[in-house]
Amino acid sequence: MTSPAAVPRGGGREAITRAARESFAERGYHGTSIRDIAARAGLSLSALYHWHAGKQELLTALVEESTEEYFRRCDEALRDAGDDPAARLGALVRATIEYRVSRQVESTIAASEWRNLDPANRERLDALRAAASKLWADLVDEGVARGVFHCEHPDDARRAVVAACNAIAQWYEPDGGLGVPELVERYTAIAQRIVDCR
Amino acid sequence: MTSPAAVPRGGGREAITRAARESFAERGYHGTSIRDIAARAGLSLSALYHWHAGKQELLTALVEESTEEYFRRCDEALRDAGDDPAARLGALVRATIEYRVSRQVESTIAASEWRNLDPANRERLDALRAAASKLWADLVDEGVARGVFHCEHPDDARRAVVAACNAIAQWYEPDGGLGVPELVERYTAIAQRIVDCR
DNA sequence: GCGAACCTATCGATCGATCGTTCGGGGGTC
DNA sequence: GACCCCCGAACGATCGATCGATAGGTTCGC
Repeated sequence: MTSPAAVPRGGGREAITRAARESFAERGYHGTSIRDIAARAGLSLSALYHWHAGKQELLTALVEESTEEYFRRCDEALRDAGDDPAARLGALVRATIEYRVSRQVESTIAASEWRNLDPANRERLDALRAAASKLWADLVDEGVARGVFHCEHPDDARRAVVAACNAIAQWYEPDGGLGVPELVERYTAIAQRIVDCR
Repeated sequence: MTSPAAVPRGGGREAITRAARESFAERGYHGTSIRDIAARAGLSLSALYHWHAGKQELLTALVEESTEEYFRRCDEALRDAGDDPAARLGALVRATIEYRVSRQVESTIAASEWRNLDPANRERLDALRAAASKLWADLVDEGVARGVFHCEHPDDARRAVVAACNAIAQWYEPDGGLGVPELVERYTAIAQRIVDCR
């Protein structure tokens, strides 16, 4: 049997981060042992603790980085989108899908392993989550207020749009022939119908 | 301190099943120990093993029962729905929402702990899952074929509708003043807009 | 009617394995 | 020799699972 990984000297930190990401994605936080992670990285347990504070920190770093990127993408997309509610809705749909696809693994971990964060970490990141949720809510509310969206229940429309976009990460295959721009176009159309944009 | 649970003699099986459901929901499969479950049920570890084969069986029974109920609900709803695609769509939305709300905890476990089923169990239940998914797909496809639905991408529309309905379990509060019939009405309208039913 | 035998539902104690984490050391490079 | 990167060995705790024992109930022979 050939040696499994052959980590280049000094590349330990990134190898462990990647191994943690893959392991958490496959078996979940509690289903993954740090020995799984170290073995997958081709390193020893001690190397893991040389680069990281422990298992919880590995998860927190993953989720934090991913969550911050999502909020940043949303923020930028809205800043460039101008004033039209339909355009702003499309921008948020695009930001969400691009995030969910380009960070397919991390975003899924962030969603499903949220409850396994230490309370302190979770609380801090909850603020970011709430802020991102508010971007959606304000957007839909304003579209309704300005008579562009005609849905009767903005909260439910918002939740439906977000759920539809988020679910993409569960089935999308990057090499499956369906490109991201096409995906964004389809889901923008769906989102516009959900909020009843006419 | 008063004794915690006082399980009536003979009520051990149900007490353990309920405790397992609550524990799995709160901390996930791997995050829950059988000692957690037994303690919550107010019984000993031995009592748990008297009534159940083990931890995996507790999860499997939970997921299996819940998945079968979902498929049964969908099947019945479609059987009573007649021929009109819009009515059939509403029936499936109603069945999904009623299932997701009445079995809020179990259905969430079934969705999130799926990967922790033994391969044999998962494979068997996958057939049921695929069958339920096919009910949705056939329904949307037929609506499009008959010119009732006008969405350009039936698969994406189907996934959006299902995702929106399923997400309800993540935020719905049974005592929150929003009744299930009203919920069904709102999401039927959303679903009809998603498939572009005119 | 009354023990003996048996069944049911539970218990405490314990098994080997694995968990997350820590520690002391050692090879490599400057 | 100082520093960086990594290792094997070991810690106590907890894991899922199994064991033999026992208190109460039912059945049965006589």
